Amino acid sequence: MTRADWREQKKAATRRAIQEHALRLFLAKGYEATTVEEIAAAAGVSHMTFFRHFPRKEAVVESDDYDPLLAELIAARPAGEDPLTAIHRAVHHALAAVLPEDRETVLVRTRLVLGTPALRARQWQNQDATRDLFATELARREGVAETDLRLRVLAAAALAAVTTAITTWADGDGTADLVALVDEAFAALGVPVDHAVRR
Amino acid sequence: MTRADWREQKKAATRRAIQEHALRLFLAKGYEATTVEEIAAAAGVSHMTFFRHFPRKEAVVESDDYDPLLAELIAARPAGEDPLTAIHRAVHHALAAVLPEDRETVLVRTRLVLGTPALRARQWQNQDATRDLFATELARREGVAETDLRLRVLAAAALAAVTTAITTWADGDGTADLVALVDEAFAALGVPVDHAVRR
DNA sequence: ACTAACGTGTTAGCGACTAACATAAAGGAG
DNA sequence: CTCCTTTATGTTAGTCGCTAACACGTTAGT
Repeated sequence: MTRADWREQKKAATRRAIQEHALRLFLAKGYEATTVEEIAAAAGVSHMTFFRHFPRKEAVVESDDYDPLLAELIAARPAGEDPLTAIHRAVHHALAAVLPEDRETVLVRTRLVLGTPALRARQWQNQDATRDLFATELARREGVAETDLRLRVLAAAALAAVTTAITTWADGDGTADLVALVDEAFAALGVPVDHAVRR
Repeated sequence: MTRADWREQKKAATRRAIQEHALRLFLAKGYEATTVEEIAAAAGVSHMTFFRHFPRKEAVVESDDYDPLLAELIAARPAGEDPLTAIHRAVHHALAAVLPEDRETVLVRTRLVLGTPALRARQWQNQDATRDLFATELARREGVAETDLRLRVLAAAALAAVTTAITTWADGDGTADLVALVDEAFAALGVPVDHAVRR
């Protein structure tokens, strides 16, 4: 077996080309007004190649999955910590790891998603997975079944807080501090802000 | 002007026929496997007539909008009441008004929606509207702007509680008490259960 | 009775997506 | 080096949701 496969590079290059042309066209003329055929043509491939790399048109916009990172961070929280606080701190750390690098990218893509019904529908589906992940991690921490209603509600509420903060951030002019908005959102759920959390 | 318009009756009959045949077919062979053309044929109309009555295929399943009722009920809550408590009580009353009549219908349709990605996507969109309605009503009660982050988070959390309760209910064998599940869900958010609420 | 309004049908077309089959080029086995 | 398999891509044709344009007939008010 060869691991230096140059085919992988070519395939990855095609994928990147499709994605870049797609995002460029979406921002230029809108998501709905941009045809898969147009994207494929711009990237110099056929529409079948598009669908081999991205199973649906929306997939080309879906962001990288931060769920594994979040799962780790929640699992790393101290055992006795309140569920909402645990998720709050985990999100805190995740944002600290992601934002400095990807802030602008995340902002642009979030705005595109929020402004496009078809993309929002997909995002809700992804959030469902994140909510289940929150619930699963919380249940493991407390050693109860993952069907526990209390923890499922807290997981959903925590995600609602994060989502509300991000939406507020993306709806604004972009100068707001997302981390501060997340703190404020969790504070609304009764989670005290920890000013010593930055390290 | 005639108000006994018999055309309205005929139109309503066609609409009802389409809806009934659609739900029957969806339950029999699944939503995706049922074609609009099939539904139209079963109802004895053309596919265009289907789309004149229901703008999208999913619309045939979307439940009646309970938002106006909820808006009223929230507005009727006493001014000093905690936001989550206000929504909790409003939902309580709404369920008391709806469940005795439509319990079975709601259960069947909820299960269909939960098991069909395309329908879930639509439902999320409707929930977005409900969440905004919660936030707007809460903001009016407290006399603040409806962009207030704290109230938007609480509205989203409250809706998450309701949704989690309904999902748990529909996932079970149907013998569970939805009202009790809603109470439990709000209790997880720190809202005390009021045993004197039934009147 | 004439005419405007309205519910419906017909036809044609677009765009997302899939399946079947073809092709060309790279990698490995002998 | 040659044969054969693998793999990324192309071609073509089709399904399905959905829309637009236009025609037709029945009903409702003048």
